[in-house]
Amino acid sequence: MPAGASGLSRPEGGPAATARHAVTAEEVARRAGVSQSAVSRAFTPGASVAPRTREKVLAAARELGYRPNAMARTLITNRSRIIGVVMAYLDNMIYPDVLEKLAAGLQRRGYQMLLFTGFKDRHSDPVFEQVMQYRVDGLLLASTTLSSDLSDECTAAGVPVVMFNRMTEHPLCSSVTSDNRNGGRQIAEFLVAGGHRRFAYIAGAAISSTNRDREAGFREGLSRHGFSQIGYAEGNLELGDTRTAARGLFAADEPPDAVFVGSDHMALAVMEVARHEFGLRVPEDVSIVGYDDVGAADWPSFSLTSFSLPVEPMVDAAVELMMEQIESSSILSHHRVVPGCLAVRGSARLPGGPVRDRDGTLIWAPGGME
Amino acid sequence: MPAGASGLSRPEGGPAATARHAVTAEEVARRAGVSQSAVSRAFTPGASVAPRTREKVLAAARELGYRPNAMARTLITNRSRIIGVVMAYLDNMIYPDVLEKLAAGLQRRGYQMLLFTGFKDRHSDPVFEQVMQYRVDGLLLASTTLSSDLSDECTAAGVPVVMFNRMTEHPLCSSVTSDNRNGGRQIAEFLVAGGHRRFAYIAGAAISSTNRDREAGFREGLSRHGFSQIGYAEGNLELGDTRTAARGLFAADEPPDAVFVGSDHMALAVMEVARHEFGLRVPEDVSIVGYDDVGAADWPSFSLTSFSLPVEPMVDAAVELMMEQIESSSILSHHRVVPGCLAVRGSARLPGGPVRDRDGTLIWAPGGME
DNA sequence: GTTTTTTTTGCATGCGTATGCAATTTCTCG
DNA sequence: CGAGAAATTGCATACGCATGCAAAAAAAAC
Repeated sequence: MPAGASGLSRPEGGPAATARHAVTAEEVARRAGVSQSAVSRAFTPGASVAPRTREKVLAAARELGYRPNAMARTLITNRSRIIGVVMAYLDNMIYPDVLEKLAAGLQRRGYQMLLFTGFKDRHSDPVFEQVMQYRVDGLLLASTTLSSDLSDECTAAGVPVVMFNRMTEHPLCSSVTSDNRNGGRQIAEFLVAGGHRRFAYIAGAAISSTNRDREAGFREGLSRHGFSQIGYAEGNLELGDTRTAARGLFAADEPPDAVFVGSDHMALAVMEVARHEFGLRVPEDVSIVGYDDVGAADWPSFSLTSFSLPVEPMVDAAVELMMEQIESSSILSHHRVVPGCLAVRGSARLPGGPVRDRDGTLIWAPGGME
Repeated sequence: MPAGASGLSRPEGGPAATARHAVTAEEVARRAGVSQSAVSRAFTPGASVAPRTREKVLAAARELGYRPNAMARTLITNRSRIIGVVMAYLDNMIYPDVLEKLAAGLQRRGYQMLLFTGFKDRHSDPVFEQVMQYRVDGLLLASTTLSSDLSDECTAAGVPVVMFNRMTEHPLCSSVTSDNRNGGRQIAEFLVAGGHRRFAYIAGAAISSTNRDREAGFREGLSRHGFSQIGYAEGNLELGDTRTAARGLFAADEPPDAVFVGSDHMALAVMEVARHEFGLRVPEDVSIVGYDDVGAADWPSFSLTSFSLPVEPMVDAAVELMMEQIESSSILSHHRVVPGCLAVRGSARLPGGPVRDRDGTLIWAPGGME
């Protein structure tokens, strides 16, 4: 067998001289026999140009391969049409989904996305400096928060901030979340109705509002039925930590018979530990419920009962909130809470209650819950 | 129970007047009692400024909250320090990973990332127009190809193009791939050595070079042992299509006892179908091997044997290739092929051969293969 | 202290576009 | 056909910064 070309770099063909001289509006103007202003106007929707002139300009532009320089435009209009998106990590499978939908949503409105990610461990402040230099029209934060000072700086600079899936106390940040509290509560009701007695909660990022609300809702729902003592561990949105957390709970004297895990990303890991390390049957021995309803939750191997994060409406809301503020050039601070519903599958024992079918997904809708 | 605030938007606090007047170098200069040039130089590493002056400037800048305007700088330097990244979809779990590592790599070198994604169905050409208007210094394409015309346009504009995980015939695009052909070949050898007789291949995007090479390598490896007739179906990188493909194969008169699926993303779906729809045991009834070695492949539920896509070195190579071209302002067209190795787990029957442990992962390294 | 060398500074200009304004053209209508 | 209204066009300027060049200041050499 030939050794193969593995690891080798095989250059083919020499470098091409690169003119690098981008075509300017000036040149197009000369070619079309008009002024530079005319060229500008031909590319500005709604500007005052005679149709015939516009045609001439567009033709010349096409011939020369002209493309307006967005940077130069930004300098004048003071609008970059770029949104800075900060997403510290993408492990949780909802984030790629969010990213795709977000990109599509922004694109549709003529905005681009400057993405900052891949700094899970490092701090996000240096990143912030970079974002701001590019004069983004808005800042969208997911899976991160901004220190209060930085939020102030944004406000001072007139850059609206929208937090996704997180809330903040800062008076001038907007946010979009799912109804975490209600979700936690519904899960509690569901599990209680399913006849469980020993509950546990595995937290995500303990400091995040999202985690706090889910936990609070869960505890609230449980205590309404007299369950106030529950197992607790922290997974930190990290698979390693999550497994450790799960092991701790399952190895206890009185292991839980129902575990609510703060996000599917972790819940799947918990299920793996339960089954393959402790030989537990799900849901016969232990019920596991997650939050987010990621794609894999629906796979037969997992069939994870999970509270659906309404990604699409959340993204829409976030984009709307952003546009609203950009267009009105004023910082608004609205908090949008999008309702979700419990996708009932096989990882938790079913209560007798009202499980309905909606678009092929079972959801649970007890009276007065919704 | 209260109806809850679901779906409601609750404004808090009025809008804040937004000055929106960003601080300019001019203002900093006045405050520091120097010229605007001095300010510029204070922020340019290696520029000619007295330390004392620089201090004064930085102090004034800090007081005023000055941040250099990257757009204005771009206009002069003709360098945006932005790389356009086009990633049509993020379903395949390696892409979020790539994105994170890429962002980190670019960030480290002072580059930002303008991301275009979420247009799986739509064509990527309109997106292209947008990217180019922002005068990106380079273009990185993953999970997409560029039409030949567009490649030409990039070259004409002096914008280097690096394809990630895809190759192209175009003479002036660089590319970074794993050694797909060798990977396919190794998998064939591995499965043959494991005693399988009836092989099948499930393709990803049939037109992509990556898929072609994996398939070619697989067929090549098999035919070397006299197996030239194999099952074939197309998953199109789509879970729905993949399931259909798998059903077709497993329902055949002579179902395969070894399936190589073009990517883990699809392989996991195939495994689900095998187990839960056909009641097949993996690997007793059928062996399944994937490519990419995504995170989930290692979960006990799947324990998917898979050829590891060397994401980190690939990203490094891509970034290097990009930087090299940007810094030399010349389009190079290098093709970098990064070697990988087979991560041996439980989804395929083991051959007697030389399975070694490396960093906790079993790999298979028959003589002369590497 | 003077001359030479080196470092630092400010001036002026230009990057590519958008836009207010005035000049010009075209259109409308009597 | 002419006056007025409306539409179109070009001119000039500004956006915020980097940079070549010459002037000024500081340092070094004598």
